[in-house]
Amino acid sequence: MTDSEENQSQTMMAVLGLRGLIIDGTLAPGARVAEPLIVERFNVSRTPARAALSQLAEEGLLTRRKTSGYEVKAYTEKDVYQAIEMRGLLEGMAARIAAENDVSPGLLGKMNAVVEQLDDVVARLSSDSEQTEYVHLNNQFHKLLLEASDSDMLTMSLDRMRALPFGSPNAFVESLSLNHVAVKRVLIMAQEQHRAIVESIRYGHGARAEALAREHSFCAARYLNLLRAKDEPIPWIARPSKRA
Amino acid sequence: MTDSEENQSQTMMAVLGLRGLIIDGTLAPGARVAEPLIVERFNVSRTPARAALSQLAEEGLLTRRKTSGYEVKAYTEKDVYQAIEMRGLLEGMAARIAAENDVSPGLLGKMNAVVEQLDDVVARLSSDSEQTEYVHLNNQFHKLLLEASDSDMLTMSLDRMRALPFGSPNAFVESLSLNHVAVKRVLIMAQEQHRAIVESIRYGHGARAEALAREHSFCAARYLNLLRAKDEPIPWIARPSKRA
DNA sequence: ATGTCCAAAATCGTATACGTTTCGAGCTTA
DNA sequence: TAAGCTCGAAACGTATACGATTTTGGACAT
Repeated sequence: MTDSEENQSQTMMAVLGLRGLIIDGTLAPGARVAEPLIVERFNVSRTPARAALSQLAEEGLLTRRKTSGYEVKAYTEKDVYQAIEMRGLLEGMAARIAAENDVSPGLLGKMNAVVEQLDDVVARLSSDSEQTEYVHLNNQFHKLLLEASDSDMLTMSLDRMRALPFGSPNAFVESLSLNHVAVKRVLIMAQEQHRAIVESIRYGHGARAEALAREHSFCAARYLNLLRAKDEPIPWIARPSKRA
Repeated sequence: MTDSEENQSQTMMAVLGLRGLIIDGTLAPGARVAEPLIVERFNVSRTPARAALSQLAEEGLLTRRKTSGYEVKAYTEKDVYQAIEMRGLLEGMAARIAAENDVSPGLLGKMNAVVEQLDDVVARLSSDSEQTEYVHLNNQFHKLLLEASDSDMLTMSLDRMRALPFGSPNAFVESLSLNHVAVKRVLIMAQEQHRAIVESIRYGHGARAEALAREHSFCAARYLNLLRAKDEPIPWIARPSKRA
């Protein structure tokens, strides 16, 4: 949605390629990732390889090892749920600020338009193309919500959340069949929340907008639960969350 | 508090040096920062200079320019207030999680110890050394709160906030004379909140802990207001926040 | 079998060279 | 005067070399 086709620089190729390897599970959580690996896998020199490693470390896909080098970061389900909750906190704040500010009629109109288009898609829900359209519109909604808050700080933070493989509002819907009954229920609820959020913002009901947006984030958790029920392992989630 | 003396690598020297130049205002918001500047200022080669620029961009002190290069990021007061609010959201979540979990008696003991030491410092409050001790203990408190939440995701997010010059719990106290009456009032309130937060966590009162920690973050905003009243300009805050 | 130690191999931090892109001062032109 | 144009200088992306550090695998002792 945001990024069309990225720069064709060596660094970008390395970043995109490496990110792919991590997300599709070729590189398992905990696996060490060294510069030479990038160099030979993507035929780039060490300088862009190093840049790519550094960037993916910021994004949270890698962690710097104590002594030197990087490894694929292991996220637990607990991390995923907490990330979803954190996104809810931030989007809730965005919704409240939007409600408290005067959102331009133009922007409100755009939000309404997206909500109406989503109504359509959710009402149909069958083909695969519908799936990608849902994802796109949903992204659009969250982007507009952020825009309505007119907050650079929230934009920064939410952009960082979205960089994580489970940080996007669409994180787990993409892997589900939207025809399944249980999925449909969540989709319909999510859509009602979308509508209510816009309404709250329009009428300046900050507290309600905040509560709605905060709760809305847990849709992602529900999708994840449905995915878990299907026993489809997600490559970048490490099972056992030991500790305390 | 966390980092003793950083690695003596060229990259670190460049990062530390450049960060200093930005925070003390030598490089004003909006100023362009190019690699050669780092190279000559700190006598490092282009590779660490580039790494330093990249790192400070993640931290939020620089932004990448559209075409190429970096510039010092301009933050407005609005950004600062919203960052404080966001920190409150996250620390509130940390406090609630801590209250809901069973925090080990050892950790609770440490928190109590810090609170008692803070009692002492706040009761005295005169010399300069007291000032640095307050800052240190306050940091300690927030570090322990995060530890009590046992949340990697919150740790990640709050670490990023703290990297901003206004993201630390101590952000503006450091520049105020702790003897001023108005400052003292806030200090005393902050300290009562510290105590109440620990108490709420101990008794498992999640909602109260969350509300307290969230409100507690606004102490930073009060310090900032007091600083503004003194008309002491803060180098890295850009005055006019235009828009909408 | 298990743990320790060491040297070879791998990897990393840094400097630097080369070709390409971006920037900006001065010039032209309307 | 203001807008556009040109071209040299500055900055950038990338490749690569060199010494320093870290990792690894196996010899040796326990």
